[in-house]
Amino acid sequence: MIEPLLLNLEHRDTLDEREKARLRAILTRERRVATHEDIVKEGEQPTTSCLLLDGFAARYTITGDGQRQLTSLHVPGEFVDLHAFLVKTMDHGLVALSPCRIAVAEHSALRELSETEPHLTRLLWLDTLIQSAISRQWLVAMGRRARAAHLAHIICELYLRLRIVNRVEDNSFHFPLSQMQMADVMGLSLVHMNRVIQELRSEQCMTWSKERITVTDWNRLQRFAGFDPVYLSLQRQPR
Amino acid sequence: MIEPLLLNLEHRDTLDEREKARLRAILTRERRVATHEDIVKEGEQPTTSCLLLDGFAARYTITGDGQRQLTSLHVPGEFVDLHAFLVKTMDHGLVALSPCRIAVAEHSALRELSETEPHLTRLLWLDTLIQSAISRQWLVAMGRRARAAHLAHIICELYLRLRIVNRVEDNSFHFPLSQMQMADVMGLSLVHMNRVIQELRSEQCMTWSKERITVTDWNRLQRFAGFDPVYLSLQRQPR
DNA sequence: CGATGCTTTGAACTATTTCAACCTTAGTGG
DNA sequence: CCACTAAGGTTGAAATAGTTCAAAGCATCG
Repeated sequence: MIEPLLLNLEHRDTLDEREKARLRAILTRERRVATHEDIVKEGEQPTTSCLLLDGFAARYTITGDGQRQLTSLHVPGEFVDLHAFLVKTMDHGLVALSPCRIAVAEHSALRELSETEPHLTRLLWLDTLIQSAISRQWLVAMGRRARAAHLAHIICELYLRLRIVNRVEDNSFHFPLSQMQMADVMGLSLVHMNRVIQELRSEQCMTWSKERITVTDWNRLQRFAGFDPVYLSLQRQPR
Repeated sequence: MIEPLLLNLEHRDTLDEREKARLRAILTRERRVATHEDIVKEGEQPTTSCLLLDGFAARYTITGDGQRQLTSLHVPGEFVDLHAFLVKTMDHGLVALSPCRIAVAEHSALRELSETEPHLTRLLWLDTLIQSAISRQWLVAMGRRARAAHLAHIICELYLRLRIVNRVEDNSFHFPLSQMQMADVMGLSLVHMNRVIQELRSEQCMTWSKERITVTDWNRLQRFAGFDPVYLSLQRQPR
């Protein structure tokens, strides 16, 4: 069941069978969440953490004046609220952007893991560190990149994150976000988001229609985005 | 020497004497870095991590076309590159924004700690998780808040982060950033940054001159910023 | 067919950048 | 002590980027 997590971790380090068994043992319960439903709500103090197995999810915050900002996108194999295990109170919501299948781990089990499995603990810590690195890249893109380059950067990043969990076929992947949701990722109005998409389309290195993004010229897209994948830590090495 | 770190951690959980001793034992070496100098450079693979003891530091990324974005600010008591212990390669630089005093921990010592001190390991992990939460708030502010509210939000946050390490006196703290550096935090031009500062000044809840910020009306500043401190995890509880 | 939820377009308005000065402050050397 | 300099702060005006409002186009579904 937790294959995408194993793919994710094994792109960063080696796991032995015992470790894989321990992960499987704490992720037995499964949950399904429908599109637009919250996986976890802001303000909650969950006693479990959720591993995304299938679908797209996002973190979001609603500001005082009712605007929404998505602060991360999540693909299968990622722990969407692992931090709740230590942080206790959710400072943001987690929403399903497509039908999501989720594996659930009790915090008590994660705590037990942290007491007895230092190597696994470091790898779960690493998972949260990679999510931090992604946030920082989003800050750079939001603050200092041209909007079309920002969009291109997000596509490059998702392409690689999805590829390591085998969700890319023929340079293309399922992408269920509407333009309004994408505007909430980039902090733009819907109208301007639409124009930025058209601008990137005119660069002729990708297509996006009917919930599918196809990268037709990876090198050009990467150059246009100013994308450098080091921050994704895609090197298998002892950690 | 590492008092600010202990203050930081003890605002989130309780440490016993043995744990404090272990932290002191791995943070014996001291380093000083002058203003504008790099603490760590992008692309490096450091074998140590740095705890900030005094001064201000920032993470930054330079984009392909030479623009700079600061992705975090750091105050005493924070581990500025703890993540390098697991992530290995720096995907961004770390610069001193004022004269910095730093305590250095070998990665080998951190690794040993992670093998033998699960509770301390969780607290160091928590430190990196709080830094993530801060990044997410910066994304929200950058994407969906009015610029003056964004600035106010940063000031609220720094006020609390500095207060827990006793760097706030009479509602005021030392703040050495120039307006250009602040523009690199908020992703604005220098000229616009200046106008945003004037706008916030006209709200009459804070002053900023000669490297000193004074919060003259905390409630008003907080309301204006839409600031909610939950994301800083300022509750002492078992983790 | 008609409703519904996205996408696309045009036009007026507002926010932000850019360029080019000028001002202020805190050294620094004569 | 004072003129000189360098760094940072402030201002105005023109150009560009992004928002808002309002409407039209385009698929999908019962």
